[in-house]
Amino acid sequence: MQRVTIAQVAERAGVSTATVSRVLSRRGQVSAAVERKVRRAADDLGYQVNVIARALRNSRTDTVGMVVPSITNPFFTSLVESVEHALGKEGKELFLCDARSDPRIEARRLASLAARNVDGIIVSPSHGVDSRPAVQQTAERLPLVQLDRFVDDTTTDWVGVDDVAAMRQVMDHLHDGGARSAAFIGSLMTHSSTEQRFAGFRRRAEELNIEVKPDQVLLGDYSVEWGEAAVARLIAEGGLPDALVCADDLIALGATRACRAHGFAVPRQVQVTGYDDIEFSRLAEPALTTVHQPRDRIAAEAVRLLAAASLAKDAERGPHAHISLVPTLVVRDSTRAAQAPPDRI
Amino acid sequence: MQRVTIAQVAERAGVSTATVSRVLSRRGQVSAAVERKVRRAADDLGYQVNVIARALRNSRTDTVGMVVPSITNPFFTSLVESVEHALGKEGKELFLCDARSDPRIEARRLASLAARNVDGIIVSPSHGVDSRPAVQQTAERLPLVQLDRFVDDTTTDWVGVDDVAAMRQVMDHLHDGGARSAAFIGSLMTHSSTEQRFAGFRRRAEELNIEVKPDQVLLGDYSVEWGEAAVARLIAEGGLPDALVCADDLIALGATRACRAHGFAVPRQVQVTGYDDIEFSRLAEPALTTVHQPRDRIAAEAVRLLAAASLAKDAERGPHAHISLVPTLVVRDSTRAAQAPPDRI
DNA sequence: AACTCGACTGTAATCGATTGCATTGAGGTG
DNA sequence: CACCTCAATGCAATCGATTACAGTCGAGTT
Repeated sequence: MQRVTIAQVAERAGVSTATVSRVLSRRGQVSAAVERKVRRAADDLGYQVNVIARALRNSRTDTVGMVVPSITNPFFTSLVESVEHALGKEGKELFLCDARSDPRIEARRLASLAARNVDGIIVSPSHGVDSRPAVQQTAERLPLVQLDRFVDDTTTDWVGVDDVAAMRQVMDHLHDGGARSAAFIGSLMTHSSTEQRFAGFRRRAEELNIEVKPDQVLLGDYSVEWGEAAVARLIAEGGLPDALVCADDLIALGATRACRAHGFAVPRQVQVTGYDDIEFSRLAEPALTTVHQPRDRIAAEAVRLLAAASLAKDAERGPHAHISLVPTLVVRDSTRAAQAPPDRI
Repeated sequence: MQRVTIAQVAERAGVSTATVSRVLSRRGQVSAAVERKVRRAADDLGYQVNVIARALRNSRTDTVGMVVPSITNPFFTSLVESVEHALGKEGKELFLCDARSDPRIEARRLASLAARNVDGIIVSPSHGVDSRPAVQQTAERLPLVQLDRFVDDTTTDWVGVDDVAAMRQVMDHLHDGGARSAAFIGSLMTHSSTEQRFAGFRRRAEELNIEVKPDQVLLGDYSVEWGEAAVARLIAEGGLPDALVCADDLIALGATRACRAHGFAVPRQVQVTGYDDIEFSRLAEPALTTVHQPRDRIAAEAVRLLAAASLAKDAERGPHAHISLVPTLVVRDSTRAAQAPPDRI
């Protein structure tokens, strides 16, 4: 495998390896005649650089590593896709790892990426606390950007959305639809996303005077199954509130399904909202009202930050950027259209 | 970045780099005392092997490359997950690439993986014909296994399911539910999956005397949108048959949705089947009857073949294996339960 | 006592591409 | 004509880990 080396090209072209390298990486001066000879030889032999050797010499791999909690979560999948496209434009490639929501596996992946000399790492940490040591340590060695989720007390770059602003929109919309009580179904508070979204939820609920019973804040994980289980529990323990605010679409999909299974009409009797706007939220019955994250924008910012950090080198790592983009509410059929608005003079 | 090298560990431990290497890679004999010193020094310094350097020397990277047509297709996502787990057991990592269903991008990815000295490649080709040159060429350089889809006239290993057997089950089930006519909605015939599934569909339809109008075989792509569009076209051009057999779940999800949108009850008026058993097929309304692919098994076989091929080296590449596993029909609510069976003496 | 054997350890070559430095030679200048 | 400049090119070191080969040393043999 990988038989043709620069030395063989050099021999065939009758020049030194240095010259071949100069031609192929367009660095340094080479006469037109020699350049033609070299290119010809390279083509004839089907030469291809050995990225490994180049990486060893340059300590640059033109590869970025990405670690996500779960590759089967459609939100992360499409985020990955966006990142890949953004990187493609810079001629970089993506090395993708799945942490299976386990901080230990995550730590191993991060170490492995670092050992592979990736130029930078994009990570959405699995856990707000337990992921911290590995993330912090990795960030000390190479450029690192956190995406969507982040670890506590972090000092790295971060790109995501303004969850609080998003929840404000969600709550206002539910309120317009007549909701006067609501439950929150999320994953654990150790996920920054759930934590932030819950904070936004709680604050706006208070402002709008929407009732939130303490035992109607249910925390599990980001999965359809948990959405179903949470609703079953709510029903068993005293019934559903006017609205179910879910921390992501998977949960909301499960919740909606469970509501219907138990004979509650959505959105007539219970309104349900999700978060992320994954493709299937559109297909559910009823189609899910949710928060759309500007994935391409998020990805582009992350790639930009990474590039900037690579240039700055270890030298003067400037202050770290926290970029939060404003997401938009996508109203579909799992919530009610605005009621006749209250009198306004 | 990556500051600590084996030389520094050697110096600190007062031995040669060779000894350090021997300790750390557990090869060769080293006295217990020296081993302890070396490990201590390595720990103190936080040494981590430079995988790049090792790869250059060994021309082994313990990394496998995988190329899929689309990372946002849930079927491929879960296949990727299965492959990752299977590789993890062998201490190998996965380098994932998205070909965006474009054979040219696919070719570039394959070349890039080869240049990175991956130990092997798992690919699900985007196109039955156009993907062929790149796949073939790559297979000549290193171990390669095709998964699920394959290119024409291929001489590489392949692992997938027996589409014909699966379609037989599907058609029998639809027939039991009373279907006497059916349409087929797939992607292009240049995708081996659609081609095989269609072949199985057509053969069993004939045997069961299920009518298939020539203009009711619709080919587009693997997407929800295409499923919706195809049904719209069927309705516009003369109405729906008794059953819609879709080449994958995304299409089936779209088809179901379109049926309902146009006022056709599923499964009462039209039965719909999918293929792949992605997670959301369970959540659709009605839950989708589909074909479950044994993903873990497929992944495990692929990894096994790759390992075997690596051992055989270029020497005597034995004959290539085509492993087809038998999938199982998952009956849910988008098809009808069996009618009273016809008299059987 | 001389020799063999094997366990340990070190020296240096190697993987393939890149690049600082040296060299060559053509063209220009006084 | 001696001397200088600069583009073009080659030589050889380098990135970091691995490993063939060789050397050392103590124990066991004869």
